Amino acid sequence: MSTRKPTIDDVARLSGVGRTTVSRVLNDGPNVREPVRRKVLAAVAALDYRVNPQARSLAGGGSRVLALVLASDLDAEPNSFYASALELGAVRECLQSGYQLITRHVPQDDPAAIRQIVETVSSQRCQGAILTPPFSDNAELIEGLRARGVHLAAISPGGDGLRIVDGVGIDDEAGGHDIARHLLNLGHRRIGYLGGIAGHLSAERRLEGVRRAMRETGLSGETLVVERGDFTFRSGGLITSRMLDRSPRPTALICANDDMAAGALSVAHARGLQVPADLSIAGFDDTPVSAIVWPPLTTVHQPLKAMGGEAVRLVSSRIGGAQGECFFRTLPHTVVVRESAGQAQETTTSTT
Amino acid sequence: MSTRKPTIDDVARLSGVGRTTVSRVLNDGPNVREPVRRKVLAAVAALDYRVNPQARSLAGGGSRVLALVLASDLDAEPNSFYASALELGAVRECLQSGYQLITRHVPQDDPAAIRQIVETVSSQRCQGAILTPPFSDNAELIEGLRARGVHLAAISPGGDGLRIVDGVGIDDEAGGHDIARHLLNLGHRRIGYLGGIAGHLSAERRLEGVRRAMRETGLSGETLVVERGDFTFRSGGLITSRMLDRSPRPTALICANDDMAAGALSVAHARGLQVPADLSIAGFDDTPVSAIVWPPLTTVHQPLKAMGGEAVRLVSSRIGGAQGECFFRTLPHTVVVRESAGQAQETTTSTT
DNA sequence: GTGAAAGCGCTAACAG
DNA sequence: CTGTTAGCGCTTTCAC
Repeated sequence: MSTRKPTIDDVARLSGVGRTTVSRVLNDGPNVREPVRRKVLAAVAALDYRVNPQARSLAGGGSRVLALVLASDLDAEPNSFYASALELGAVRECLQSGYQLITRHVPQDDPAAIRQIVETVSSQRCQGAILTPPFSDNAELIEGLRARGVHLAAISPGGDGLRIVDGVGIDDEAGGHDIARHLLNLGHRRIGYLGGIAGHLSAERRLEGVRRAMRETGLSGETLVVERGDFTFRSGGLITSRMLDRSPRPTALICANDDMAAGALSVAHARGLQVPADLSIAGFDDTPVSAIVWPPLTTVHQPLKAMGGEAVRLVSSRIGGAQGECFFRTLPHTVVVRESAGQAQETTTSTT
Repeated sequence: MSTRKPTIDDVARLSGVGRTTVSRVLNDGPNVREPVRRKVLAAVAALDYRVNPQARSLAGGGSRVLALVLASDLDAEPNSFYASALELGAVRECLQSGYQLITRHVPQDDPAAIRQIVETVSSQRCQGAILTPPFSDNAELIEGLRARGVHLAAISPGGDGLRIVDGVGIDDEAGGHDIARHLLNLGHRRIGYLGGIAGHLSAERRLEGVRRAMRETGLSGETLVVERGDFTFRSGGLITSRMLDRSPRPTALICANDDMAAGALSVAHARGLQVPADLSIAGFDDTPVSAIVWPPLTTVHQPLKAMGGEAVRLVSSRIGGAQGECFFRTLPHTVVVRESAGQAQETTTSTT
């Protein structure tokens, strides 16, 4: 049934041109006259020909394989929606540009992770890799990969100044600021911040934004309580418990991602608190989690799919030979107002 | 910096044997004496040599690329945790067995989807593909792929008798039966079933199991209300609204997956119903969603990661030349009791 | 047991 | 503008 697949030589023969010309047409090369190009394309269609990616790669065209490196605690499957959205965006773009995407989930706390990533990426002959937090800021990893000739792009790298990879993401500082301002405008004055692990620079920037909003409102740092977790539902719950044990307790919680916010919500429910009447909770990311929980989360939308797609475009352009300094492409974010954050109870309504 | 990667010839030279011998060692071929094998392995280690997968594949060793075909409404990202768990399981197994996994998300309702899948899989020269519902039961797709020489495995194919692909999954009929029995034991008598799309055979089997449990309890079909959705949070909510508008309304809802159960939960909350006091809700799959919502869902656990891994093993064994009829590997499921389902209110407590 | 030779299908110089 | 000539790094016959 499945007769041998047509090769480039079959196409060449059928269209009566040389093999090289076919190759040129296939790769949008220059120096092909329109009629010839058309003839070749016709033959390609007639034979239902597809290039053999392995052969192309062997011959020097590059493997056209990209790797997406995702942090995950494997069995905990944290933040699966975040990863999925990124992956979906990346995979779609890959499809368009003819790349193959392989996804690697790596435990973020595993000390051997770095070596493991470099290992896979290079043994698969990946031409490029997309790093996600917290790997986006891992200099060792970045250099290891670079040394092996792998082109890189990072999702939400921290980067205050020194850009060591091309990156894409939102303005995290502004995102943090905006969500905090939203809460402040609702009259909240004692706010708890549920952060992520310390190495996660973009989440740190969110916190800086929150702090700025507090300052702008004339509030001292004391009214902001900060605790760090690890972005999981579980840690969101844990931290919330501690926050609620304080007195006076915060009237609003800003979480570094939606999963932690969901954890916060659960603990609130378990304690019989009404959200948002007794406690306001805000998330970050606007993953489907924020719509699935009750009440739906007020959160900051990150265009994750667009970020994944853009990351592919960035590496692809470097693979294509683009030169120049590393840069960061900022995509827009928005505060999505749902029902988990409301007017502060005991405080007089806010400034502005 | 990055000097040329060592090739098989470098290894051959260093170990003082022929290229063929090295290849034999690398592929566990026969006819290599132990001391020679050891020498070769030493050289491999010394040079930090890795086979070039593209070259191997060109030469005839097979591409060692597997595709995982996932249904998704793309922008809706339904059931992302389900897909992630499967992918994670598959990807881990691939890593062990040296396969490369590429993931394809395809809109399940797109009429062109089938062609699109066949297209990608064959143009990437995948040796095998793993199908997930509802593609697991798509005869056209299965045949199309087979015709191109692609080996297959399916996650939760429907299969009442005719097995056209190797499959792995739980006993869905029993799963449906068990969760229904749990609810019946809690005293529920009017039960609503929120099903998935009709073509999703494994979900249909769940429903059959529910029906059997009802019959065993001596209940007529009338006390079971069935409506179909599409496995999304949104459709779970929609159906729940309609179910709650009936009178008398069901006291318990069994959902075909956790996402729909989360949707049901939201509607219940929005209507001011207490769960489980006023309404019991059960999910299916035991994805992280079930722990994230409030109250956490009583659901049926499917070993999704194990299923993904097993699917890879199944295709891989077929690629390896395994013959024999298609079969289905049943993995164990369990009812996970959490807090979304409780004692029925108005009914007298049940028959054992 | 082991090695030499012949490609797999393609791209990349290099000539015309 | 187009074709010819070499390989890319590996697996496979097929001899030895």
